[in-house]
Amino acid sequence: MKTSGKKPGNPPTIIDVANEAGVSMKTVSRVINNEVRVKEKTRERVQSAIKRLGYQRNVFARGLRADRSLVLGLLYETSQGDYPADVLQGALSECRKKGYHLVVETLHGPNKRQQAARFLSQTRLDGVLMTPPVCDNASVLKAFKEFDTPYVRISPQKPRKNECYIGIDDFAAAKEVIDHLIGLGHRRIGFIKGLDGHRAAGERFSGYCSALEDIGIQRDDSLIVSGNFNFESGVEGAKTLLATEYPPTAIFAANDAAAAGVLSYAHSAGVSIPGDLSVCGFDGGAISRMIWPSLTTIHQPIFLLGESAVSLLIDNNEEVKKCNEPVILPHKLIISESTAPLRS
Amino acid sequence: MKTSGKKPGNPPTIIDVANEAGVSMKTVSRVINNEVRVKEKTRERVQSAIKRLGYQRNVFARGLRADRSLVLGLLYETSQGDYPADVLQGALSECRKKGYHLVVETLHGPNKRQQAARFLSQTRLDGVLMTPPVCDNASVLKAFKEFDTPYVRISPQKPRKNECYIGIDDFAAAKEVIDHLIGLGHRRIGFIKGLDGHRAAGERFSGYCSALEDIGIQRDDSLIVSGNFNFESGVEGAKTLLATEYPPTAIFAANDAAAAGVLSYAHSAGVSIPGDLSVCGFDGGAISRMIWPSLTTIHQPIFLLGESAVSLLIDNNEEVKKCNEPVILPHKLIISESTAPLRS
DNA sequence: TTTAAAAATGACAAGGTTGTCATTGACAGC
DNA sequence: GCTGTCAATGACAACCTTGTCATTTTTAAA
Repeated sequence: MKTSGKKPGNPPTIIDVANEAGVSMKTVSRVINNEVRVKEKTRERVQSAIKRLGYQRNVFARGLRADRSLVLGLLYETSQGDYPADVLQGALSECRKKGYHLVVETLHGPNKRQQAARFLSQTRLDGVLMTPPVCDNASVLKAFKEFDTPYVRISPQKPRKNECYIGIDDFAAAKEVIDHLIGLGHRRIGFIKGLDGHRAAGERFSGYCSALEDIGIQRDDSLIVSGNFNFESGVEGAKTLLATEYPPTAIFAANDAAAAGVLSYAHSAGVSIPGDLSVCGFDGGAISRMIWPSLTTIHQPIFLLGESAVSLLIDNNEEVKKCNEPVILPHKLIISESTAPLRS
Repeated sequence: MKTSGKKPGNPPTIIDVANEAGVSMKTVSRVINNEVRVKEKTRERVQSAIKRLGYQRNVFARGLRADRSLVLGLLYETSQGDYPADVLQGALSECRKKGYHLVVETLHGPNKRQQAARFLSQTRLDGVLMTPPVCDNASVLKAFKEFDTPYVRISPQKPRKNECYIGIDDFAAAKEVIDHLIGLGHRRIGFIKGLDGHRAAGERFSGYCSALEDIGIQRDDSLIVSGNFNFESGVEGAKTLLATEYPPTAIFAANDAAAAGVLSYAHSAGVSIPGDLSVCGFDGGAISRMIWPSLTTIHQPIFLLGESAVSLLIDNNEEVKKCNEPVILPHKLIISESTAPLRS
């Protein structure tokens, strides 16, 4: 009358393993979960039984009892270009190393709060990564608080107290770009902004302004146009900037996609790159190498951001909730073919 | 002495709902699962109780009892470019509509069989989507059989009997590309191949050959170079093709990334596009619009492939296992700026 | 040796849901 | 009014694991 479950069709349970190893199921559980108080000999006996039977823990039962899923989530907004996809790769890599799995979900349209709540309640994740702009949506964050689900925000708009986030130093990176252009002799440098309200976009702009100020150049608003991180805004921006009375000799776009738009417009307008115009981007993704000429840009370690965010969630699960220091990862200026010394 | 669980801190259970609505928990279960035999009035009463309490079904308990997770998986190999990312978007979109969630996992390095088995056993998915080349890995597929997990392969190498797959008509699409070039007067058309052993790549090549044959042009092996779907292979391919004694007047690359490589090489070699050389790609993703000149290409409905694959898994779960007809989605020739009539 | 403390192990229940089977109620046909 | 049928609902167990607490074994100290 033992509940054995050892009917051949069904996968073996912890009870089968216990019988096989001659211990109680609780001891098997201890072995599975790497708990301490188990005699080495017993542990070996159980482990060999596990191997013999091909036992695999049932995630549902475990989740039900222990309320931990060993699954993380990645949450982002639809149509945000390559960025989330690259974060995903990094996150997956780290999840594999740590034995976790990853549920991906996108938010979309109105009612984000409700979507987030549904996501959390239906998946019971151990933690979630978010990219902008979702990670800046207060009502989404509120849903996380309600479900008490830890999260790490990647490059968020504003730090929130007692919350960990991860990113790069956008200000310094943008400054490096402009310093590079200044070093090439450029003085009239145009800027195509990123999304309004996007922290990183704002810092890149500040870096641009600051670098120019440092060499005593007044900010010239006719050299600054708005944008939204996409290709089309780069095309429009270039069109506007190149039509001014004293057009810039270099353009810095807030990301690679917009910079690609600048190149495209320049090509079609007969403006030679980098002969007539130097162009810089930001991100250093695949696109920056696939356009011609290849783009001088800042390489962001997006993959690494994903990896590190996962690592934070798993390893510092408790601390994540109350850590105040952001994790800042290194970036790198990639000098390529789209920038050249100013023609005299 | 009722087990109520209605301590304020804990989320409400099916029992709380049952008490609130004055029915048994089984009836609540029936309502949740949209079963038939429930009086309309009762159903409403239960639903309002659910809403009042903010009840959300516990996925672990459900999974444990019913052995269904309402979660699908997407499995692919690392570093396969944009393709899997686009499939992901489509899959996510459909999952949201159907109330499912999606676990993403990549396979990587040796031991794919074991990685797949671990994935399946640790997640108990209701179904999985796969893209090439994972979906052509026999030992991975064997793991799926073992776990009896339904799957849909997207554009796989070979059809397998009693298995559903989904894709586009690569042969016809490639033929359309070549017909377009022929219509522009081109006769010497180069081809840069995709990955060896990739069904779609092979069919694109066959389409190329067939279209030329149709107008009586002998296949010329000096116009055909190997490739592997990436940017670099496009650069190399173009270099080789343009260095021949009678270089082609048009080049068809097996995907957009390779075509981008062709453009890049051509630009740097001073070959004007499309003046001196027409170039076509295949995929129609974001990159085809971001390079200059924008690429004449075949638009593959990759997003739709993801959506449809999910829909197949959810709606035809039983039939997926024994359906023999592939699902073929429509493609579209996008004529853009990288092709022009042959200069006389 | 005896005793106390610590380590190792086990018995049992609980976690929330759904499947099985039983029960109740309503209604048609005679 | 009685019986048979079918629709609606409910009682209870089972799914598999882990937490709690009790019990047994081992080790160290007296």
